[in-house]
Amino acid sequence: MEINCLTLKDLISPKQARLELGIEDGENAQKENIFVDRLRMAPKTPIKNEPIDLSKQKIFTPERNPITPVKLVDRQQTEPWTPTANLKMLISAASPDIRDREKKKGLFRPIENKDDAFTDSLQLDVVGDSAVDEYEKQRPSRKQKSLGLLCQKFLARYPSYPLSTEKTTISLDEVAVSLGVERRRIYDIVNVLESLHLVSRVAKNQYGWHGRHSLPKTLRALRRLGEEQKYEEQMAHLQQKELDLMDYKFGEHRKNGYPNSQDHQLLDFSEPDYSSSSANSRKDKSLRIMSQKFVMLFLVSKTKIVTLDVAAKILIEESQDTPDHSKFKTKVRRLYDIANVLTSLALIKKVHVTEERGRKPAFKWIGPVDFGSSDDELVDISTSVLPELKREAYSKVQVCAKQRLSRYGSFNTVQTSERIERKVISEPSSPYREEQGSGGYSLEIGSLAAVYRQKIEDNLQERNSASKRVVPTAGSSNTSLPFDSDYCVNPLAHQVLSVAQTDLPALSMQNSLSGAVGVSLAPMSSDGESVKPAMLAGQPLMYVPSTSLFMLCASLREGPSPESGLERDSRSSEVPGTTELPLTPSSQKRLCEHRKAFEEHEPATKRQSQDLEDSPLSLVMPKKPSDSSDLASAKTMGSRSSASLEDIHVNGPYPAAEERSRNATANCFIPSECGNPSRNADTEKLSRENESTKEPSLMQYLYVQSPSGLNGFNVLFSGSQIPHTVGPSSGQPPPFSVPCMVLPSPPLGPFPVIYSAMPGPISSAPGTLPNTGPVNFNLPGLGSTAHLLVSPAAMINPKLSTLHSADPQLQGQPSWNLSPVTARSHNVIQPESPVYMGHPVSVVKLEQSPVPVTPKSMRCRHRETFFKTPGSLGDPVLRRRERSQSRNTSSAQRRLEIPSSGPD
DNA sequence: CTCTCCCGCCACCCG
DNA sequence: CGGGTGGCGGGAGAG
Repeated sequence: MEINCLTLKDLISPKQARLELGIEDGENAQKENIFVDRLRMAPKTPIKNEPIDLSKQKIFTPERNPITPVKLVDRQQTEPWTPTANLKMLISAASPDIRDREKKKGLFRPIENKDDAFTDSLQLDVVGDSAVDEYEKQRPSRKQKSLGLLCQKFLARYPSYPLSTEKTTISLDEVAVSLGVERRRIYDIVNVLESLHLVSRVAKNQYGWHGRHSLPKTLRALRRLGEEQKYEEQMAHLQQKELDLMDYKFGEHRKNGYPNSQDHQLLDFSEPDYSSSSANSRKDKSLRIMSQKFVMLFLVSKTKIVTLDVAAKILIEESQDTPDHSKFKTKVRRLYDIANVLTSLALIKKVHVTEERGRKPAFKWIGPVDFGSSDDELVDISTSVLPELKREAYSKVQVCAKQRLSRYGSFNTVQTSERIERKVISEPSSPYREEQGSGGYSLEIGSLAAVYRQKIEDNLQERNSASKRVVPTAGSSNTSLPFDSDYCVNPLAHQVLSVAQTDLPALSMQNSLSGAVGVSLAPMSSDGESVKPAMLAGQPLMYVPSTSLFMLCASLREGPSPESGLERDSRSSEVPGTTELPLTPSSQKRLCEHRKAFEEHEPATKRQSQDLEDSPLSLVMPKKPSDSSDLASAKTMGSRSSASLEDIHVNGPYPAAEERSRNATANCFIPSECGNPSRNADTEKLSRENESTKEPSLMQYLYVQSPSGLNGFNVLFSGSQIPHTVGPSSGQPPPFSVPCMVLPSPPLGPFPVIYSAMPGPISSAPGTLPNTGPVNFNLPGLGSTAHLLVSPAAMINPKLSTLHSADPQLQGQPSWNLSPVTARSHNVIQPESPVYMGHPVSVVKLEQSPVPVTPKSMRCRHRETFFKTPGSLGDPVLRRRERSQSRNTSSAQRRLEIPSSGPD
């Protein structure tokens, strides 16, 4: 009926039309960035007097008020396309002028001075055409219209790590309107995202948002493909040739034996996930393929730097196009498009490779690199159940764990990249540069690595932290890749965090952990380019498990997890290995079936579940240092750890029924989403069984290294304590208490222990604790690498443990109860977007005992070393509260409101 | 000048 | 056959 209001006059007069639109559907107008003219509103349409909140409209911009995906979904589902929106489209179609203005306003208003927005509009209406000139003057720069910026806005709309239960649908139309661009641009973005499996096409005009869960897996697969394609060789070859674009002649770069006929294989890589839309022609996927190949180049490159011309040449050669200059130009254009999106994803960044002939545009990979190598040690650890692999991996991690433990005061990761690297690249004396002119990147790797290493060492030296990160990552076991192993070992401290934990399932752990862990996060400026949250000494907060931990749980429970598309089948056939798992055949079968069903019918969901399974993490469960090489013990540990984790998971503080209901809404930590109630029974039973077989003397640690999950937070869990928490397995699962220590991030200097201790539940009868709610851990925004050591207080520091247990305050509040809903409701900031300097952090305040829970000396010292927080030396409780308070007022961080009183 | 890459035409493809 | 997709390259802003 509103359509009837549309008259020819309206079509002629853009402003009028806009007015009508805005008034008719203020909310929609807001959503779609339609600006409403206040002046004209009243007389024109008395129909609806609802005041239009202009401020609301202004904050539409994702930078300031990201749309919550949930609402988005709801909206889309309930009212996919409002009449008003239709009307708008109609008008736009009728009048290009209108469309133009609408578009420009919609897209650029947020960028422009927001205070001027309204004024501008008024001027536009009042002054008329002159306003158009005005607009022309203020026309946004090219940069403001860039695909990268658009992509950021796009990404800001969706959570980086959506819950598995949350299926976000992307309507291209809506997004295009919302972002004020034509759909064509959205295609560009979506295609690249799709190539990385961040989205997938579900229907016409509809995409499903998956988030970054599967990114590690995708990258792993791409790297493998890239290796198969011998991209590294190709790059090296090309780089040895004349690189000057002007002199470039295609024929001379042709090489024999290049597997340039493998394009279809690349497609196959995506095939499993594109089952619903894989009927596209090769051509259709060109941009996707280009994107994947482009990423591959980075992944196989030791320098992680790819110049555009090299990439373009390789792509042209592979595509077997008629090589000519225009093709080259076109390829480069497309590469820029892709690069823009990848940059928005914080996977790459622009750099320049300086050559004798000048600078050469290039991009450097800043995304995760230790998601697993092709030989996949990490993957095997987390996803395979082969005892041998486990044993091997465990042994390695044990070593590093021991090393860490022996000097946890100076735990460190290799100083991460950005600063050092940029220096190197820009330095005239950089080997990179020197070698560049004389023969190709491959030649300088050794020296470059040496430089990096040296710089790293220097840096570490300066910080009194001499130890390198010894966690076995994918590269670290590969001695032939010193660069990777030594330098890229820690991909976590990107200048723009690529692994912000929007949704780091706060919920994940809530069923699992209820403990008081002293970890707090504070934004810490770093490099001037981003704010990296860092740990604050002496800030008693809670940590935090991440998806990774649950991935671990999932992996262990599920047994062989599907690998990336190509090898999923073979992997999942490794059933024999699963005998180590405390899984009943039935539950296992269910899991498999469920997964299968998902893969067949719910590609989107499937992907998420796979993400969980494939997330990189390493695991260490040393029974005893001396037993590290014992296969049998390793097996036992593996089994037991699985059991423990299972216990954690299943026997959360919730009654089974409640847990199930929770699972229904937020079971992100159950990869296969087996909501089957009997599953709980099974696993519970298993837990009990395992519990009975546990040897109390065993000391276990779970070392969880999780780039994507914890963003550098490395967790060392004590496994031995877990069984004890499993009380008299009644219907009331006891709370899981996790004392832990947080180990410092290297850039921050030696940081001993941010302590945490969960006193009561461990020793006392869990069931007796009143209201032992779950703790909603969320550690989304830990930008800087840090290590979280979760271990039985008694083992790590018996003294402390005792202290804590004796602390009535602490004892009084072992846990907090945070509902997933709460977590979600706070999850409105999209940390992925570089726009947000802060990263969502869920901070759980812990009533701090006046008695220091960590060794005073250490705490004080490191507090100084770290942050020099003025108040850090004052009253711990007050200070902490204040700090927490101030953090809470910061819009940059997402946090959970937790009743400070705890369970009463 | 080169680097970037926006823009939108128009061909392809699918339902 | 109409609309969704997206390849493609002209051309202009940015540096």
